[in-house]
Amino acid sequence: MHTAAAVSPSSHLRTAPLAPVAPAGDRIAEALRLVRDAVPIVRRSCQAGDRLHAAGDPFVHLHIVHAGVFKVVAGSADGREQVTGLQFKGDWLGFDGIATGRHATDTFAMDTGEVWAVRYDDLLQASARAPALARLVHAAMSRELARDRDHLLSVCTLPADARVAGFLQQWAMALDERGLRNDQITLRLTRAEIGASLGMQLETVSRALSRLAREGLIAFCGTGRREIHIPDPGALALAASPARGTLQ
Amino acid sequence: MHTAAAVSPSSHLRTAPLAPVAPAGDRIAEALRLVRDAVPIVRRSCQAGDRLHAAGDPFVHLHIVHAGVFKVVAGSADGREQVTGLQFKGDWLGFDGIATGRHATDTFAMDTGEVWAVRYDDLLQASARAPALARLVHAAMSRELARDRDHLLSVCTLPADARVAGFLQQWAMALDERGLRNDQITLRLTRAEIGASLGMQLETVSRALSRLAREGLIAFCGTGRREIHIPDPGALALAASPARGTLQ
DNA sequence: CGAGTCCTTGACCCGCGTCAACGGCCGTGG
DNA sequence: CCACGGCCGTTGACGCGGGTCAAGGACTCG
Repeated sequence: MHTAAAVSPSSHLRTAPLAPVAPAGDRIAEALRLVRDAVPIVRRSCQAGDRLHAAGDPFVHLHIVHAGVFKVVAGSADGREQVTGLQFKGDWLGFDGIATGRHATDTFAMDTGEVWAVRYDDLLQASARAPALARLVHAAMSRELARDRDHLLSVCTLPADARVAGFLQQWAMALDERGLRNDQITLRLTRAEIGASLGMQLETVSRALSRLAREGLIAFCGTGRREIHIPDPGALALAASPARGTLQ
Repeated sequence: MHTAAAVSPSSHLRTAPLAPVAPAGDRIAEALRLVRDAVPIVRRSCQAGDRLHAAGDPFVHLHIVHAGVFKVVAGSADGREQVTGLQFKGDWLGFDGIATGRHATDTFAMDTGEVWAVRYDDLLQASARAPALARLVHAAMSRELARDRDHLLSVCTLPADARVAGFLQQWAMALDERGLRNDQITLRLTRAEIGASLGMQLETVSRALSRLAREGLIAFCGTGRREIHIPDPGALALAASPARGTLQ
């Protein structure tokens, strides 16, 4: 039996090594290079708070994050809002516009960063010539689909503390994949934004962070409460499961 | 008249008609035709309960639903499960496997139905030759992404009753798009499955349905409590917003 | 130094999860 | 034919997690 399927908090871990997939960092660099070589891109740099596009805008470009962090916000007619994802270097922005020809989300830069704009039509033509590029775009969309699913799973099945723990862990993992230090993260979001992303209120986020700190799973460092140190990633990952503490 | 489109809970609403998109029914028929003409497909028929693929299976084929309803289940190592979507005729299954080469979800037939299996490699090759096909696949993934986002938004921001109302409304809309009667739906899911899809417990689903029936927004017909009549789709759509009753 | 923004913590309460009892429908076997 | 058990749905009682409201502290920027 292949028990591999039995361990992970989510789909990433369940994909036991079949073909030895390239390390994520390499994957990202390679993807950026491939795109840059195959299609015309326009670099666009952003400041914290800049809106890359708004819901309802006509869809023309896709964007690839080259630096910085971007948040994707889904809104509804009656004013409800939900941060559906945070995108890091190598992630794409704007896929949601392909189907309807209009963007379905707002996306904002969380700090200074840079995106590469790609005309979708250009991308389509280039994909026809370069199968690797077509595959790459599919894989990026597929990864986003899988991530959204994991996100939904956490939101629906985990208590607040575990969701926050998972959020921190995934942020650290995203840094790690990109070759940055993964034991220390600087949140670029307010508690309210974290809450919007995890489906809870800012007070709950604050309380959850306090509890995690009290248990030693994270530590605040520096001034402000936005620098977070993760002494033991494994322990934090464990906290991102339901009913922690009951085992052993 | 197709008032159906006028009430959609979310992003659809905001995408005002730019180019007059083809009616969904036509879109689906056309998509099926295009795929069938461009790539080799294998028809596969399914019985209720059949598992099309399991999480961890190597990814080789995509499937297009040609008849029936299929549910997509995301699971995690610790046993949590979440129905992340229900797929109808014209919807695709298996996109989540592209990125990793393994499926990330289980998918099951809810009743007798038929899918068309397409080898992903074949699809890639065909897409390179036929831009329309490439566009179609992108659009299908994009639509799924948008749907997942809407789903997340409801789960995170709506109370139980509104979520159930939205669920019924979307089911009716899915039938409508496919040319079936949209005022009467036969649930092919148990209360527990509906709950798994909406992030709530079966008792809560049952209570929500009872409340909706008490308010006249739906009516049970026939024996069993699985046949549901929707006297006024507009009213039901209204119930799928937060704080209904407060307005007017 | 004051205003604004963000974070934290406490108190309260409600929606929904949980547990439990019960009724209807169905297939199986006496 | 009815008796029985299994599954599904409904409804009630109760408790808890987290939403809500409110007060106050910390940091930043003028």
